[in-house]
Amino acid sequence: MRIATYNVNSINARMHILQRWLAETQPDVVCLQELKAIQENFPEAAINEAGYQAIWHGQKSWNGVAILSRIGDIAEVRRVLPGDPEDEHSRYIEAVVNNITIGCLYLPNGNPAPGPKFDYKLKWFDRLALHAAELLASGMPTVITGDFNVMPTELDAYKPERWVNDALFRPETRAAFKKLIDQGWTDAIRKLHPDEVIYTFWDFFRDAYGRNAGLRIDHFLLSPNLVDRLKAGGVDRNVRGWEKSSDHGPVWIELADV
DNA sequence: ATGCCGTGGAAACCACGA
Repeated sequence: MRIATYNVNSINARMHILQRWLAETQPDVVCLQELKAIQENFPEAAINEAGYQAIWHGQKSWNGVAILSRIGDIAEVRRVLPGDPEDEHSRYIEAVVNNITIGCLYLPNGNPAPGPKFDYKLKWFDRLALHAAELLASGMPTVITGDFNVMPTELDAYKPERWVNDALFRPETRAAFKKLIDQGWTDAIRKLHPDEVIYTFWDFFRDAYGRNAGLRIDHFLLSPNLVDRLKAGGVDRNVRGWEKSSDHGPVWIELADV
């Protein structure tokens, strides 16, 4: 079972890329972030034509998350991260597909830091940790994936010294990610490739992709009962080089069938 | 270190992203 995550940076601006990538790689389950479309503007018909069912949570202009499946029902569990009724950003959606709980997230960027946006990011992280602990306690095989907006270690940024004061790499941010991992989650891509430089994002500016000046900020967290099923994983980095691409590349893992 | 690019939405510029 192949699960992928892709920050599309506008679903409607990216449909040609999305359709081509889905056809070429045929992931079974896909988590999308940054739809940048209201609920009614999600291109459901084109997604269906590509062979996928979908659930999504849109929002005007910003954010927005979706889960696609070509292997059967998407049983939605929630479309809001618990813990703050006043948070109206569409940044989380969760469903059970093929007996695996899939949490799809778009964690706040948090810049500029310090400031209210950074406070929101850390608060969101706290809510995620609380909910993630409940997912572990459920005993369900669980994948939490998406754009975490965190480089977990220095290996995950092309010039880490430039990022130490950035919301994606500040000590508080890395500590929050580590605290989450320490609950018992496995960073699947890093587990598979412990020492490799792997990026999932390349800025639009100054040929960042051509220079491989990237960041690893899109992640897969696996519950302990899934780790033995992890067979492979990587980044479809070539997609980032396609014309009119998102600034992120798709990331994927392959899980053994039970 | 930077928003130089890209997107959406409103307005012919600005917010936002990482």
